[in-house]
Amino acid sequence: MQPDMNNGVALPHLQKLGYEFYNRTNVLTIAKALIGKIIVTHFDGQYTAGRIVETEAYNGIIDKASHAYGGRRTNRTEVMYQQAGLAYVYLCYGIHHLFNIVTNEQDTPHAVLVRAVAPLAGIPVMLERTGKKKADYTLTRGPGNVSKALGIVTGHTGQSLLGDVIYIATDNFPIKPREIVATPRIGVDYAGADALLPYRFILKGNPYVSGKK
DNA sequence: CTGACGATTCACT
DNA sequence: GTGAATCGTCAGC
Repeated sequence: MQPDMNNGVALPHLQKLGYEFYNRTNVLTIAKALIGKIIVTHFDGQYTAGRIVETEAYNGIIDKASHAYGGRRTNRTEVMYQQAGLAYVYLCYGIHHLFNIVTNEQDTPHAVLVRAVAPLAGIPVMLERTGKKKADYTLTRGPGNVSKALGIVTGHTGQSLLGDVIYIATDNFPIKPREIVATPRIGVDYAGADALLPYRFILKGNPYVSGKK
């Protein structure tokens, strides 16, 4: 969890997660398993990476908080109905690009939102992308900041996470089950009772986790 | 075609 | 704590 020891050089000893990881039926299991994993972006000659410390699960057509609630199928959400292991990136509030991972089999629109990471590589690039001068904890805290720092934009929707542009990997960093805490999701009050479901997972005590202290 | 609004962030009081 | 920013998406007409 040391910040950027390598100034944007590819991290060693990473094992990319495969299709089997994403193509599972329980999106909560996947959202939880993603805590501690590493997200890497590598394009435009720039390499950035961070350890995932906060995720949210969106449980398909029965989840009032999901864009796919009730089976709603639009141009924007179409990718959620595709195969597992694709990126779903959409514009929120006209400003923020939010990065999600499509899971489960085709026609089952599950997704996991990555809400916070701890920077591991390419911090100078992240600073440039975000316009920040110092690498404080806000650099990659919150889903809008994560995408901005990693350079992810809506154009990356449909991008396969099995390739070398955007992918998730493990370095076998040990995470104890008790270090992962489940809480209600952020900013989904419109979802009624579903807003209370414990579908948000955080790495306990990590300073990059969003929300009030 | 139109209007309302969002899985947010940041500046300011 | 409050409100602005900012625009693609979507439902409704």
